[in-house]
Amino acid sequence: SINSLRELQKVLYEELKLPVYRRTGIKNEPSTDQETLERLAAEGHVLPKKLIEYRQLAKLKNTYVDVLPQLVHPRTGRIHTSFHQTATETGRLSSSDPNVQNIPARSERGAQLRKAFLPRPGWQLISADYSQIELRLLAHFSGDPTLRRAFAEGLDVHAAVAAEIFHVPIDQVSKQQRAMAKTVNFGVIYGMSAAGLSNRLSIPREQAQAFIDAYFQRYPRVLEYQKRVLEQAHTTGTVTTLLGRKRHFHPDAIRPDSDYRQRSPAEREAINMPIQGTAADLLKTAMVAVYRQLQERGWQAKLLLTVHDELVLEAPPQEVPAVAEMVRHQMSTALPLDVPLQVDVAVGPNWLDVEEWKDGAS
DNA sequence: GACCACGGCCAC
DNA sequence: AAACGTGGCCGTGGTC
Repeated sequence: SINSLRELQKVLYEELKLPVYRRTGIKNEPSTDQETLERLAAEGHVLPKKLIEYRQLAKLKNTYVDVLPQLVHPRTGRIHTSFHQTATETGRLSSSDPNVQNIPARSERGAQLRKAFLPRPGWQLISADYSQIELRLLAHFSGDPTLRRAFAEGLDVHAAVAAEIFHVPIDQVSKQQRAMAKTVNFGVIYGMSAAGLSNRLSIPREQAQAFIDAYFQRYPRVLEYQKRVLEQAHTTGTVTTLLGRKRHFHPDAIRPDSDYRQRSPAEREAINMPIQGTAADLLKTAMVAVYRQLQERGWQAKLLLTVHDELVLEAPPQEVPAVAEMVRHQMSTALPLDVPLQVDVAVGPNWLDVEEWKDGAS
C-alpha cells in the first residue's frame, strides 16, 4: 500500500537505495516525511515528487473532504465542534470532533476548503485576528525598548529585527534577511536552541549560534526576561501567564543540573508558556467581552469559532459595520498592555473570501 | 468493535 | 543525533 510507511521505506531506501537524510524519532527508521521527500525530489528523483503531491491530496480528502460533510447536523444543517477548556498545558482551547482549529489555510489547494464554511443564508462572516500577538507579548513582558519601539511605530517587525541583526537600514533588508529574521522571531518565542535554528534554516550550527548571539545583543532585555522565566521555573516549579494561569513542571525536568535531554525541552516549554498562555488569556477575555456586547446591544450576530488568535462571527448585513468595529475594539483593549495591539478584521461570504474591513474609528 | 503506538501532517 | 512551542486526526499495523 502506498499508505504504508513501512512499505514505502523499503521501496525508497532498499529497492531504490536513496540516501537516508533523516530518521524517525522513536524507532529510528529512515524517514519519509515531507522535508526528506523534498530534498530527494530536489536531487531529481521522480517518485518523491509524486509522493508529496499524493500525500497532500490524500490528507485533504481523508481528513476534510470525506469527513466534514458527514458531520453536518440533520436539524441545524451545520457542523458542531466540541471546544475543550482544560485540554492544553498553556490555557489555549482545543477543538475536536471535528477539530475546526486546523482547517487548511496555507496551501492554495487546501484553503479552497474554507469556501465551504458559510454564515447562515444572507448573512456575512466576520473574522478578526490579532496581528503578531506573540511577538507583541514578548515586547510587553521583556520591556525591550527596541522591540517595543518597532510595534509602537507600526514597523514590519520581521524587517525591523532583520535590520538589527544584520546591521542594515530597514529599507535595505533583503527578502532572505527578512525570512531568516522571521524564523529567528519564531525561535525566540519557542525557546530556540542553536541546533533547532540550524535545522530550520539549514545552516551550520555555528552560524545559527551567531544569529542567536546577534539577536540577543540587539535585544538584551529579551534575554534577561527569558532568564527570569527560567529562574521562576527553577525556584517555584511553575511559570505563569499575565492573568496568573500556572503551568507546573516535573521537579526532575526543570532542575538546573538535570540531564539536558530532560531539561532542554522543559526549559523551552517554560519559555513559551507565558507567551502562548497570555495570548490565550487575551483571546478568552476578548471573547467574553464580545459576547456581552452582543447581548447588551441586542444584536443578532453570533460568535461561531475561536482559533487561538482569531474570532469568527456571523452577522446580518445591517449589523456588519457595527459588529466589525465592536469586535476590533474589544479585542484591541481586552487587557491593558505596554504595546499596541493590532486586530485585522475581514468580512465576506465565506471563510476564504473575506476581505479586509476598514472602519471609521481606526 | 475499541484501543494503542507510530509516523506523518493540518492549524496557530 | 537532534523538535524551537500548542493541539487533533489520518492510515497502518497491532492487540484485546
